[in-house]
Amino acid sequence: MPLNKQEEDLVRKAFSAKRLKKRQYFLQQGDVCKHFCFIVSGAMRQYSIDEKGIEHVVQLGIENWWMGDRESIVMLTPSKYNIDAWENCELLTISHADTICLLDQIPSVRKMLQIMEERNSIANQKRLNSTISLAADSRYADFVREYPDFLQRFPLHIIASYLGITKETLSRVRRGTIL
Amino acid sequence: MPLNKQEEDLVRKAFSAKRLKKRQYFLQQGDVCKHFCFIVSGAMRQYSIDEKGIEHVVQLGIENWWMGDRESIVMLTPSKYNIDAWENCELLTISHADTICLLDQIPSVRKMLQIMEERNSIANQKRLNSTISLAADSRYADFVREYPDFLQRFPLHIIASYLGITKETLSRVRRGTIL
DNA sequence: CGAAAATTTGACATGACTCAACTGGAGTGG
DNA sequence: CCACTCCAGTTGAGTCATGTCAAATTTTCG
Repeated sequence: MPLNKQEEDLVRKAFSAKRLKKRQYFLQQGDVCKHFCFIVSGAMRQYSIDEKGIEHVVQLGIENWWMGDRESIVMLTPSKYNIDAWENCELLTISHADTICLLDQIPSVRKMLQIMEERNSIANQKRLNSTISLAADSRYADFVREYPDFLQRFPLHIIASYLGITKETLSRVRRGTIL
Repeated sequence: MPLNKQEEDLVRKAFSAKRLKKRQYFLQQGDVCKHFCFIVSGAMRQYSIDEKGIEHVVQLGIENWWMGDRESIVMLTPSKYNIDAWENCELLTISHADTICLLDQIPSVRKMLQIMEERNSIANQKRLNSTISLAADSRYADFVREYPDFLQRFPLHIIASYLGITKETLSRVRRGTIL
């Protein structure tokens, strides 16, 4: 990422460092999301809570991932999601306005964000396809192949929720074919 | 979209017009996707086919939507999907290279694509959340609210597939609460 | 050690799928 | 205009995958 002095300066000014302790919120349901964050270290989750109080994990992230609620930040609407730290986290946060600023002014940032977008969009498509096409066991197999790291960092009930199944079903799937 | 003469020229050169008759492929599973397309008129679907020969619709599009396999076009890998015309279509196609060219050279194109990206990413997130959190009936309700147009353009068995349920289940859901 | 969190297990309920049959258009061709 | 076929949609009966609930177990960590 070749940045000259002046560009580097702009980038530094746009980001703020932030720390979260385990279980602390980055975003709470009902609030408008003001910042995106880049995870320097730690692990986070984004989830909705339904009428029955059940959490549904829409996104997991660890080092080098970005987190934030696109819909809320762009539309300026209250978020339907919570984002919190699953491990203690070091974050770099940036507002939407500053993001646009950087995008407009620094070509290499633009390239980078574009690539991120692409990856994100590809990953979403895969997950969607897997969710509508496959049974629980194959979805878990896919997950293990795509994100082996996550297995080490998140407990199984969170992974189950990410896969759209219950922790009991995941437990049975892991044991071997359901009996 | 304010474009000067020269920019307009670049844009025109980048796109090619293309017509597809109903059922004709825009992309076939196994081929590398070379172009994205903008739907001027008509309706298209993108779907995978599993081992049992069942089609799983990952994307539907009508006028003013874009279609293409991001993963294949960016990674240059054979696509896992088919994209075909559900109605006769008029398309504008553009290669990845030309897209990047336009992005780099014309700020207003960049803005536009960026907004498209945002919308797409938001829509994906919603669909994903709906798919992992909700039962068939609520998912259908969501769909009707978000995409009433699609109901007019695609038969129910395609919508069922998009929702990740069978046509029989959709039929029962539409009838009223499952009996 | 003791409490809280994570995981597993079993019995049972149920939503969704499968399969096969049937209905009702919308063409198409004789 | 009718017979014929193709496609979309509906229905019913039986089955299966996954969810629910409650309890037992294991692990983690202060």
